[in-house]
Amino acid sequence: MAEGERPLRADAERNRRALLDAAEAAFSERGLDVGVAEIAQRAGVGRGTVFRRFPSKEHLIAAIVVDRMADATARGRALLDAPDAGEGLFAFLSDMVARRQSDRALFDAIADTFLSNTEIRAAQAELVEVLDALVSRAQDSGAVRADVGALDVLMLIKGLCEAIGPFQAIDPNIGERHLDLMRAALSSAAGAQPLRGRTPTVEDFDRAFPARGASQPDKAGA
Amino acid sequence: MAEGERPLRADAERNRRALLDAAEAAFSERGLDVGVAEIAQRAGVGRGTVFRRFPSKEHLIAAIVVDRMADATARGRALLDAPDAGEGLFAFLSDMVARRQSDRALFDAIADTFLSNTEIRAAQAELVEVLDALVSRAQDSGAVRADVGALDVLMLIKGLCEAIGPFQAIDPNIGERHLDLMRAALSSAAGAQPLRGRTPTVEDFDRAFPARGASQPDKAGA
DNA sequence: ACCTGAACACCGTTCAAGT
DNA sequence: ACCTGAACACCGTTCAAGT
Repeated sequence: MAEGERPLRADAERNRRALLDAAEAAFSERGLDVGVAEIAQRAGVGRGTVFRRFPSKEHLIAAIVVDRMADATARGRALLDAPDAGEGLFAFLSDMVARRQSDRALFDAIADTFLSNTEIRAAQAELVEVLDALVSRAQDSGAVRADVGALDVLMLIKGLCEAIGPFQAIDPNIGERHLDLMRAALSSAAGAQPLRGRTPTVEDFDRAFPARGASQPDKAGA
Repeated sequence: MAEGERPLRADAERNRRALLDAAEAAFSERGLDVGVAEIAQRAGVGRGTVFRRFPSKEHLIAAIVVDRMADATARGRALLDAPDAGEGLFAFLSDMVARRQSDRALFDAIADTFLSNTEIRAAQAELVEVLDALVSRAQDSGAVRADVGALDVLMLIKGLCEAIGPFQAIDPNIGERHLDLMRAALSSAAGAQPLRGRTPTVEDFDRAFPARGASQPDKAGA
């Protein structure tokens, strides 16, 4: 939506990149509660510049998270061509868990409150679209039970990532172990006894995480 | 371990209770980031009194969480007598998810960092003990696959609780829906294809969440 | 012993002054 | 346009003075 934006001045663009890089490095090393002062210093800019380039610390985090989600979405899209539809879906899930290991802090950001961020929501919508295609394809091939939806699966991934938590650092195999459990839950064999309730919709999601506004460029298009 | 402590003076004990009650109410209503100033006010004490009764805000939260976990543990212990071992285990899991709905804030506290709290860890150890008995019993009866451990199941519960998140307020059935998925993952039928890796141990857990010390009464016993 | 509120430290955010 | 650091607001925590 925010496509028509005049490019930043050269130094501003350079600062933006430096801040993103510094923030990403700092967050990966020490978690999301590193101060903006340190990030600014690592980026070689003044403290005020952080808030000139990003409306808030949360938006700075969101910008990085959005990048990460776009990566995952691209990976999922590529897997739509996998010869075995079921394996395509599970390769995607496995990939998500692996990504989490490399930067836990960023994944933590997706939990709860950050989902209300407009930009993150847009990125997530694309990811859900691809996930939906992967799931449908796996269901058509008979590998996955018919009564789950893409948002069920997304919730399972989120749960898995949260569940293994710091454990992943102790036992690198814990991820694949719980992926096996997830596989069992999703298998068409397990579909013999159907799930209660109904699969969540994106509308449900919108109600659960009411948007909180982001960097809307003022009012109307310039 | 901290059994031999002389009782507090009457007013101190009264303040302690008032603070716990006020904190519990405030946390339930508005989440864990209500200020200690407000909690003190609701309890009718000065701001400094909070830190006289509890070493930090985190300890105040921990005291409430420990109570909650003890409740859950008691419930689990009662279910060890359930006629059907499998249903006993699943009733316990269902109960945990229901508890979460009533006070989400407290459950969020169990995630990540708070697990390093010594008192919470002790309470959790008891819960794991009971959960282990429930799981073993369900395995002996043939209802649950043999290759999962109590800590696998604990991680699944945690993941489920985190995954459904605020969704639970939108769709009250989402909990049982995902409990059904969990049931499928744990069923002995799913055990046909065994899990990779090994079940986590409490020692693994200790390494993943190094204890960070709590209200140890100074150095030695008085 | 315990209570209290003023004072401190810390961190996200704003803004007037500078280029 | 953009950059900067001093100043502000907020919140957890400490502590000297009071009972």
